[in-house]
Amino acid sequence: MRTYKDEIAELLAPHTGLSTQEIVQAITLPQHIGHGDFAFPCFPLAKKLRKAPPAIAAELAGLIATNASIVKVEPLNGYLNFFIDPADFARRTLGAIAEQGAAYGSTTRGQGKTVVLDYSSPNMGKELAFHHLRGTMIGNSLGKLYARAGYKVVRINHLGDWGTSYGKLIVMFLREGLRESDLAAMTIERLNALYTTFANAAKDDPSLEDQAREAFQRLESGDARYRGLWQAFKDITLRELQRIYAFLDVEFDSYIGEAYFLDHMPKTMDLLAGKDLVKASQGAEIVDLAQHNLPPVMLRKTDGATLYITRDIAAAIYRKETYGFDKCLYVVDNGQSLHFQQLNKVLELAGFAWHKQVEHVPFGLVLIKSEDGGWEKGKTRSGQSSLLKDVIEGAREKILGIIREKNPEAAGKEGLAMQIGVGALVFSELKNRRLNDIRFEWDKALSFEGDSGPYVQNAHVRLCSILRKSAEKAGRPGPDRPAQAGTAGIEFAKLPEPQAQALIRALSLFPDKVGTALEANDPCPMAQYALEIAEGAHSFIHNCRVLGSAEEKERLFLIDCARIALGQTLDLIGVPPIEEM
RNA sequence: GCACCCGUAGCUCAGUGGAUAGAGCAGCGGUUUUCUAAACCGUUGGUCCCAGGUUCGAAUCCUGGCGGGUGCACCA
Repeated sequence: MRTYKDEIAELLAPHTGLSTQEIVQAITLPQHIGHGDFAFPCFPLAKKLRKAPPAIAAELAGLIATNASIVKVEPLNGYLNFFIDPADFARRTLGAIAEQGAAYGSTTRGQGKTVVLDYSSPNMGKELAFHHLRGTMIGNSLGKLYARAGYKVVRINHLGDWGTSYGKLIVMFLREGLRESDLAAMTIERLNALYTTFANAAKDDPSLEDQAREAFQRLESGDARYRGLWQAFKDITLRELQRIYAFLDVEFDSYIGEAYFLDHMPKTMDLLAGKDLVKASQGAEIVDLAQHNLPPVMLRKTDGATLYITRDIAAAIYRKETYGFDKCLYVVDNGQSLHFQQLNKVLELAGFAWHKQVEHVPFGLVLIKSEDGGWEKGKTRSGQSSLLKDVIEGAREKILGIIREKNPEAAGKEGLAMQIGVGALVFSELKNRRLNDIRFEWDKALSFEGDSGPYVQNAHVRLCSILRKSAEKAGRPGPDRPAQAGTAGIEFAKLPEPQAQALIRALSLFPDKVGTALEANDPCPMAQYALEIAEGAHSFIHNCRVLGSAEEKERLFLIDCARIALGQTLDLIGVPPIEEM
């Protein structure tokens, strides 16, 4: 589709000696309303033309012929500012939204390409902690953003389901006198508790650690009974995970965990040995990366067992073979950046040119208060963290109280409270750049004032409410959806108010924002954009009465387009676009 | 010692090569007989950590410091 930038570039190209592509790249948005709709900075031309930028801008302004869309060209401070006819801008922006509907902002940049996303990936037998929310929701949002750009998306939950920990679980399970017949009544809470019990018991009886290692060895060697217990523990974990993911509306295409790659270990080790990468060191087998200024990678322990990174190497190869990905992104906290540097280097040294497609998408740590009052990385292992389900429940409780107070008539308060609570938590995770560290405090996590999930949801609710009232007033069933009927009969010149214009401008940015978020592999720009639309919508609704006004038809059309764009934005970041609150 | 990340208003943060650096919270002052006030409008508040460099132009890129967080072989 031809954009205003394209049109401006065509007007400028003959006079600047630049290609239309270069000009489109250079065009920016003026910082101040009133300066125009688009700006072309003349500074880079100064050297070539040997003239001062303001003089170039003034000269170009005289050479550009305006037309029905581009109605004014004005030089200012070395910029050439372009003014678009407001009615034309509205027709084009709202027309695109009405036409594309839920697909607004879709592109074909990823057509025929596949992206594999690895995110959430908790450990089996443990409950999800609050800090798991961040990676889970960043990955969820990136999946939706890539899908909108035309990519085929494969969402993988790389469950941590292998390692000595599961030896501990089995040891404790049997030590507590539990048997297979007790598995049906087993819950994630009880599994989680077994870890804690183990840690405490091991302090008094160090031999337990050996027992755990031995149990894990039996597990690895395929002991039928132990494998049965392991599988049961995994099933219990998956049931609980899916219960929480359902609250968050998060889904995965694959729950293949680490254990799956056990069978791949011999051939992976052979492959690396074949490349002459494997070296014996202190009884273990390693890849020496000293030449690359990285610490060595341990592939196999003294006892012969493989490690996390060995299985990750196998998993990367498996993913390339299975999905033929063009990108493979690991949404994992920044604490593991060294691990991913090592993984990437080993893949490179093993001769896989596609190692460049493998990328760590790190996010900042969620820090919790330590006993001495400082801040430290939250650890599920030591049990020092708040459970995600408890935080969600806390948010839901709090919101429920607010709904009872503000909207006692609302139907389905319980469900709404959940959607608002989840929206608030998710929004606060995504509204900041992903690499920032976050300090978890109950009060702050449950504080939803200002630029928050409820603020953006409330804007969506108000838009929906007007469309609902419009239908009621006319005696039509259901909420009105005027955008579905197309632009016929809409007089776009009837939206001249600054609030309407500001909202339309905000709506026009949607496709660019999706691109920005994708380039950064960060949902943050999309969350910030939700605030922009919400602010525009709140302001328009506050200042321009819709129902009963002389411009009712046009204003309803704008309201519906704003509803579509905001609803899509919320969906892309994983905040429920609710219609009532 | 090495590596990754962060440093912008009193606090929490946007802005990541363009014009006079923006929000929310906190503070101060307003707005509702009318479509959800979980809203809107005004106002106070800045050495963009420091020093060099690149550039027509730097909060943004590079180098070096300072401060903070995290990680660095038998866990995942």
